Amino acid sequence: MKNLEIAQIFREIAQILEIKGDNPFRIRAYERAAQNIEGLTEDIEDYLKEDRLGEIPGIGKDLAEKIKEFTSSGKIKAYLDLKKSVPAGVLALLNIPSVGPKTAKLLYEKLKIKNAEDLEKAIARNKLQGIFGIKEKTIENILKGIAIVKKGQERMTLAQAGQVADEFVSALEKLPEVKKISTAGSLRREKETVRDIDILVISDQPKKVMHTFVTLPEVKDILAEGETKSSVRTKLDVQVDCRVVEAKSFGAALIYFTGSKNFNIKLRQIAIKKGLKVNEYGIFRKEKFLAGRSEEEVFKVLGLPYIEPELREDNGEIELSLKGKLPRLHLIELKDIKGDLHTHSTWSDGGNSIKEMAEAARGLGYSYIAITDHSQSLKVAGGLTPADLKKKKQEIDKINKTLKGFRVLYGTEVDIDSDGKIDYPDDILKEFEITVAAIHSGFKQSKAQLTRRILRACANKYVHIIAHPTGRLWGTRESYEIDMDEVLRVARETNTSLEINAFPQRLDLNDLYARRAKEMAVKLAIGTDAHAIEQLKTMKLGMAVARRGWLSREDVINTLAVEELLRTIKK
DNA sequence: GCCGTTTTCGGCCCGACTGTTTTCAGTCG
Repeated sequence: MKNLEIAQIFREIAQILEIKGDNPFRIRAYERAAQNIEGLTEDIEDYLKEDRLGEIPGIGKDLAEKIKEFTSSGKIKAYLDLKKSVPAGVLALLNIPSVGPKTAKLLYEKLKIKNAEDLEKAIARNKLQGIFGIKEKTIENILKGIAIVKKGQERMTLAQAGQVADEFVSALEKLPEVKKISTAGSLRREKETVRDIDILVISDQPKKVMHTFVTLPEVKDILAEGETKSSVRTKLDVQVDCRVVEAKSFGAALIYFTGSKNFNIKLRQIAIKKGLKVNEYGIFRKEKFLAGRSEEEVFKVLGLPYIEPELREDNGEIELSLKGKLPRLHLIELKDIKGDLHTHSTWSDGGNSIKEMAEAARGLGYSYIAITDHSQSLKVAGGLTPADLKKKKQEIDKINKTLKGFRVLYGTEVDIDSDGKIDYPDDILKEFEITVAAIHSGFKQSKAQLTRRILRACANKYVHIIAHPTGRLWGTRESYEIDMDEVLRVARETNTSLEINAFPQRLDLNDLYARRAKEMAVKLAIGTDAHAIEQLKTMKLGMAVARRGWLSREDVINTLAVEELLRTIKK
């Protein structure tokens, strides 16, 4: 799959062109192409083979040629030539906050600064003084920016971002001046990682809100403080932006502030075609305010149905909704979930007993929970021997007699060994009501080997769900590579579900694969992999992935009532 | 560089904040 590689090259071309001061629309064309390629659920080489590159928005004749060139020769000549004109380090300067293409170009041309180290040295030697347009304050900002880059400022997980946002929201909503408040940005779109936190406030007294915002105890640095918009950096080095508007603009501002950027651009283009203008204050005909109080209102004037934040990526959703095809897509919601299909108890490496897990699950409104403790080969995680299993089964039977309207399912998370075999014999496997299978070792095998392992597991008639199918652990381990289309094809044939693992560092499958699975008519299971009752709540993160993957209730097996679930999963 | 029920050429989203300017370019989202 070369999608990400090609997207990266196009993005880099855009950056080089930016520094060279090329036509801004040409630059944007490359950026847009890069983004659209990243958002593809299919392998770009399949588009090429079937002569469908033109179907990808933003890919015209020229870029299609470049994609062909890369696919056949592994390089793009125009890109290599372009790269010679600007040293790689100069591109890296763009990562420094407050340094954009113009500044980078200036520094390179005037002072021969080729990377961040050069820049620091030049500042230390007072070389920047006297360059046109650069004075004390700019230098100070650049130094701050360098410090941030050095810290390795990365994107947060969705869960971390949620916590930071909660602190700010709960502090601000206490103010009597704050009439309404909402998070926005990629946090509201529930992206799996988030760069900064965006908060939107309705108030008649923006100055007061701004002042409170920038003086909250969490704040370390004020990056900008204006009448209606401010940015701060927290003590944990997270950037938080806050914007204040009037009530009549709340919907328009929420759309604008939620993004994505490309989604906003597309909306504004649609507005222009209708002789309208959209900005964060509302939707206008000439100077006349038409709407803005709610998002629904603004969409309506544009002739669009409401589009859920998770879909707003300009990834086909606008075109579909213009055709009226999106309304039929009812995104799955947390309340649709009837049970958790991947959990652990003290029988293996979990922190709570089966009874405690069951009661907590019932407290969340579920009607069942599968206790899927590890299998015998995973000794480090307290995998269960056949003798243990008997006792565990007895315990579950006993608990089920005491719980009304709730059921504990006898489950297991089995290991897929390096050949794709499962580590319990069939006569044991057939007893389980829910069998989740996963790869826990041998991640370094080839793509073909790893794919074959998963295919074999799917073919096992006792395996219901493949857990965390790509094995990634955010910040620790990259996904291993598998032939996903092949896995999806076999999963469908064998009636095997793929899991969206909701564990905060996993979120595996990711949103794009989830969407691809839906396209291929493969069923999904959202499981938390909870090792303690608290972790059952991470279902909402799995839900974020599912919604970004365009899933409806029908696509997810644990929206079914227990009898129907057990009927559906049998092979 | 892309794209077209207003166009195959001439458009391409829109505004806040900062710093260094004295009317605005650069950066950001």
